[in-house]
Amino acid sequence: MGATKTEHFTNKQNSIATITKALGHPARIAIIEYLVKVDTCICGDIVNKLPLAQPTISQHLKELKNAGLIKGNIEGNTICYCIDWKAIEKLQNYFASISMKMEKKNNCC
Amino acid sequence: MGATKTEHFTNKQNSIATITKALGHPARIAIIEYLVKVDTCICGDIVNKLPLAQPTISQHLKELKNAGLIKGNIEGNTICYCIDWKAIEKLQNYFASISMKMEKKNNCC
DNA sequence: AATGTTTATCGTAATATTGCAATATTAAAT
DNA sequence: ATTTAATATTGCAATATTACGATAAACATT
Repeated sequence: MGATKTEHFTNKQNSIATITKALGHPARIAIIEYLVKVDTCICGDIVNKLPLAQPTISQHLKELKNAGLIKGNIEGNTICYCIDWKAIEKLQNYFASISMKMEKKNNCC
Repeated sequence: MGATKTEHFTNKQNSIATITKALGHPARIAIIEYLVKVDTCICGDIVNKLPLAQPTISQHLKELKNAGLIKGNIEGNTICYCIDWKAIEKLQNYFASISMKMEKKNNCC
């Protein structure tokens, strides 16, 4: 096997899993943190900041983009990446709603 | 390769990535949602609720446990799993701090 | 003690991910 | 038109993940 059985789960479950999966790698967390840190949307010096080869970074950026976590703007020669806050908000709302649901319940462990 | 280069990233980055990675599968999201939903900590009927074989569920539970997202209590024959809220809180705080940092910045995309 | 129930582990096949060298693509600068 | 710079894509090797049948382990029930 090896393939996730997405068809057995709800769209929302798959959608949250897609976002968290994209964040499930330290390099991609580091990219997100870098994009948060820099004031303007700087593009390819992510490659200089991270200890990974350029094709590897490019691939991680692609995955973040596919998951909707970042947006990319072509600016002449370079590409300006920045965080897409809708995805972050979606996650925040999701975890907040989970936490709220739990406050009314007993915790047995 | 295929092996993540964790040694190049900070402990915090690796720690967040470990949690998000564990959440990066719809079955594990479904397990978390089920544990949130049931009032008391019901154990192995997770297997009955999800469309996956028992060994597969057991494996997913192990991963959630390793990532610190759930706790398991042995109760005689059965095992009582429930959410470990420390991990969820950690994520919430992380995303909240990221969001706050961004409010002071320009968004160029 | 023998049987059933619940959960974990082992082994393994199918597939996905990670990482990078080599190369391609695109646009700017000369 | 060439060259340079920035980014993407391709191809591939190493490793990890996903899923499940078979089996084991632990306990409860009879």
